[in-house]
Amino acid sequence: MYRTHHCNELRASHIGITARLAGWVHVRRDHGGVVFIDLRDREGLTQVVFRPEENAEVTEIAHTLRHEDVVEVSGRVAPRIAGTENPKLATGEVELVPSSLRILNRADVLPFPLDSDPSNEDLRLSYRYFDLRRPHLARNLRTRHRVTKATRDYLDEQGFIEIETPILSKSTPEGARDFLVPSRQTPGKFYALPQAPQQYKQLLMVGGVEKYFQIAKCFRDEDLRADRQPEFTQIDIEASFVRPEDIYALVEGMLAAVFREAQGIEIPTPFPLMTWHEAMDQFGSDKPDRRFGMHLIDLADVFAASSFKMFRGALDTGGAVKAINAKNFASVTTGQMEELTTMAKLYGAKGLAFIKVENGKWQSPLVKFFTDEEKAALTSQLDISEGDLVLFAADKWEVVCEVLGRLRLRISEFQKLTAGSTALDFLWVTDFPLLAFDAAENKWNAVHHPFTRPKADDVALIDAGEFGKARAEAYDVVLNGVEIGGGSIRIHEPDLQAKMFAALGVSEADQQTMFGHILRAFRLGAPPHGGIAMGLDRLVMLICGEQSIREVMAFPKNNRGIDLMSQSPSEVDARQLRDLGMKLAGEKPQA
RNA sequence: GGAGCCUUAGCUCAAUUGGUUAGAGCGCCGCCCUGUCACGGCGGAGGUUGCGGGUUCGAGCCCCGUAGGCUCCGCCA
Repeated sequence: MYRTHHCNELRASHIGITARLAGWVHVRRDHGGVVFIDLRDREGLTQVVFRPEENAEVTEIAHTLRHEDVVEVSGRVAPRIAGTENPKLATGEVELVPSSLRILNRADVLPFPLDSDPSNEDLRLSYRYFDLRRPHLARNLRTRHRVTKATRDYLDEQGFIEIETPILSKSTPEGARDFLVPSRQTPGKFYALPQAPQQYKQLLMVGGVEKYFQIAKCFRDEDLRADRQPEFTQIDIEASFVRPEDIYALVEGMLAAVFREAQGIEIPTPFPLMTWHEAMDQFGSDKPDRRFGMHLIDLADVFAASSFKMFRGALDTGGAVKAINAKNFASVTTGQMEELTTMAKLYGAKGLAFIKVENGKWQSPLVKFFTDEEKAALTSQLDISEGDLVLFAADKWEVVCEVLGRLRLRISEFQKLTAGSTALDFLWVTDFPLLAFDAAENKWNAVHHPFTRPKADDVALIDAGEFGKARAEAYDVVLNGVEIGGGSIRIHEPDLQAKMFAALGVSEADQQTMFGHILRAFRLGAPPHGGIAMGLDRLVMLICGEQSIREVMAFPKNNRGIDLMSQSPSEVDARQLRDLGMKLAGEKPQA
């Protein structure tokens, strides 16, 4: 037995007993005679004191201890000398006076100190196993465990069963780029790693499972971000005979359980609902951050008869004129204003019109175009007062919303509007568009995925070829401006599914090759079903207050998909390639 | 594919307008130190300033290229 207690266990009540502890040498304070070490394990710290007069031999060895050596000590639990108790430590009333010291392993000089946050993330990632010792990361991993545990317990109580689905699965053309795995036994063919267990979970519904979930690893071969890794984890849920409100209630209950277990806080349910159109119209985002105002205000009424061509032109061609009021941001710097203008153009605006209110005056190149009535209407609708910065956009509705939505978020960063906020603002965004036209590919793509059910009222629009107007029976759950989950009610009828594939430009033959199994399944009594997938990494990231999902994953990859610790991906030897019937294409010829 | 920021000792950072031998704290090594808890004292080692080129009498600093890291856009059904 290495230990009888952990390092956050001994208290005054243990004084007099013999205890054995094991752990890492956190700090050593060597006074030449007496030697103190703070012994650390995952639970905490306990001070160990070596006294030459008590045990000269053991103290002699203690002089050689260094940071992060792994030791086992056994001895008497003693009260600290009066006046030397440490109120900062839970174990600060006592100390261990060892009669034996066993060095289990010595540590080399450390690559970086554990007691501060090194900013050098690639160094941390290279020594991830070492970085994980820091209480910060250890706490995140434990929180993640609490979240998955609470999820499993809750879904189990609700009658859901966890089912594993294949990792070696089939490539599909829709969606993200697949990671491919060459097949040795069928040369020239490939498995794909799942982007999500989407088809399997629907087939489980056809299989009569009715209530399925999985803490599922998913893989997408796309470029990375702070909140995107090539492999990540979803809480994947599917149920039969459900409507959206059944999914809402289930997820609200699940998140309530998660926040109760992981954070000890009660979140208000049910979450408010907002349609996609409302979200775009008021916040310029399909995942609105409602922790601050700065709403997009529609000014069509104000400028309906305006003499200002930019605004009138947009309105006359069926577009929109909107503005946001960045309260107290007339102090915007030139650099910030340039950045906002660049952003506005990047997202499709022709320019960025503004009003700065300083010293009681509207500083703006626009004012001369406005009538007194228009100024009065602006003042009241936008609640304009001294020190404000008002930004306008006039264009197609989609462009206006997108531009102002992006500016709104950037300004909130400039003004630190959500800094230090502990608000938890949940909402459902519903009624997403079913299809979106991709100009680059010159085709319609599914906004959610090709199995998403159109709203019953909108099936006729698909029949009429008005793809852009059809809405989906789809929903996202949003927390503080971050999409933490999304799902939909699915198509369960083969003819409707075929109609969707046709709209997506998938030929009859391709439908059979790529989706034949699911179309056949739908002909054998598929129940109505739907579900949702929650991004576990993002959820835990928000709960832990982190800016990156790397901080809540044990072994993340860097932003080029490289594991700096193990140096994967790596080359393989020729034999492995030969087994797979593969050859590297080699260097590209010079252009 | 594109944009921005960054790279100086093991770590965190400094180095005036381009100017002497590139410094500090922590860590490391040695010696001293019997009640500390960021223990303390004295001494020491440790640098191809990411790499390559250029400008200059002289480059950590300016210019070009390149590698790596981070963030963002595109992409992510």
